Amino acid sequence: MSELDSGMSKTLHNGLEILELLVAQPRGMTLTEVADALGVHRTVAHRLVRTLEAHRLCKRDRDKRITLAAGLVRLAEPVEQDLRTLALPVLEDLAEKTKASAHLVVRDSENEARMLMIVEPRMARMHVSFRAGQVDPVDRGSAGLALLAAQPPVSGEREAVTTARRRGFAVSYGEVVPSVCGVSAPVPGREVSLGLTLFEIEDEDELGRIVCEAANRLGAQL
Amino acid sequence: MSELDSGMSKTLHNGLEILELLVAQPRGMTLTEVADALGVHRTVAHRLVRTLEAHRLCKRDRDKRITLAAGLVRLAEPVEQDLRTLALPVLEDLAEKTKASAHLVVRDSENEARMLMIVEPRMARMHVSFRAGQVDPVDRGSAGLALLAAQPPVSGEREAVTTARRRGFAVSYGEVVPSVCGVSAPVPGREVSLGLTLFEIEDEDELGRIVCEAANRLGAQL
DNA sequence: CTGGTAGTGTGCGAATATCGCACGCGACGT
DNA sequence: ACGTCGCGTGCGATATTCGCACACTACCAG
Repeated sequence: MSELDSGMSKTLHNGLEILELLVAQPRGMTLTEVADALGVHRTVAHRLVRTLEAHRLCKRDRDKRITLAAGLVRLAEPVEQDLRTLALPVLEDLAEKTKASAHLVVRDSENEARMLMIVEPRMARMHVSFRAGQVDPVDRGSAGLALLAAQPPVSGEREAVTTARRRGFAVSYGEVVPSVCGVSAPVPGREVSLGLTLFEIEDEDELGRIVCEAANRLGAQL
Repeated sequence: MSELDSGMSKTLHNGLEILELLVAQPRGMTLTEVADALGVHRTVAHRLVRTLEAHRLCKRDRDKRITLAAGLVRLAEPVEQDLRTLALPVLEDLAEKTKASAHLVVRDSENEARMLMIVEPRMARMHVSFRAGQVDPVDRGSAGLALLAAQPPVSGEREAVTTARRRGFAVSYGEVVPSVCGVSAPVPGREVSLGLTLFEIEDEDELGRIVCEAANRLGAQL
């Protein structure tokens, strides 16, 4: 991402790069830090930040520190909003029933999957908590494996994908984060998967059945 | 927003303008439509879109139609995330208790307020549903009025603001959308307000008390 | 099959927006 | 008072963007 392909706008690229930098810095950055990180002169960063600020995508607090601003929620809201609207009750039901975090994942590129939304259980004693927006390799973690399993077999694919295609759901142990497991199933027709994240899987088939049922219920509404 | 102030980067501005255009077009836009809307040549729009695409902020489906993409959720996620994390249980409780939609609103600029998050009741027979990210004038609607009421009196302010300052919460009837009402209270110390949106207010003082209690509970955690 | 329309993608010279230096400003700490 | 650090603004040089011209694909009609 830090490299700019040919045919790309350098200025726009730099501006967006600022936003991505700020994602990793919840406490904000100073203007000079931004300039240094981009490898441009401070005045350039200054102009870019002013532009982002005018669009309410970043803001500057009293200490002139730069942070992401609320305009971004307006931009993010329409993203797959039909899908998310339909998925919400399904995920809530799933999380409630299993006392685990339920996630909806989309294919983001050739080899990446992105967490689109996450619903955490309300009454669990303890559950895995994480944030939407993250990207992971498609061939790591149950959610990505489920995406691959929904597609025709590819020679050289991981055995886990083949297994998942046969069973109808994917299971992974500690592939993304150590000692955190996942169970996911593909949602028919949409390059989307749906699943659970939890500490321990007691009965794979039981959970797989529940997840598949949820995925099919969502798929039926598309 | 469509005007570019001095000291702004034209290229970055145009790129961001594309994103804002797409917010209003959930079905996507064609490249020529984008170019025409921006008043630039198609090749310019082409390069901008390619750049946005590389950052996963927009994508092009089979028909080459351009829509917002999932990269935006990664950017939006860190926005006020501490505030949102703390507010979520409070809003859920509020929505559940009153069977109405609960919202969290931040001061976005001098004269605008923005919906940061919305929690809808789970078991209500009917409720008002709307989406986060919207901006409204601060002096319209209970949420904005609550923001103003939290600040020192200004000569010439609406009487509703003065009233809200005295009562500790703001009430509005049909100011944003006809026949939709609101009750909101300022959250101490943060230029944030919290409230309810509903069809009809039975007992202003009763709801006001509940909303204030929630706002203070949230304020205590900051 | 042919011709027409509509939309997209790519070189390349010309023009313009960006770049970055230099300077001035305010805040803070010694 | 002085030095340091970070921010904001003109302004000329230059690299970047701009937009024309051309080629390509898909679709539709005759």
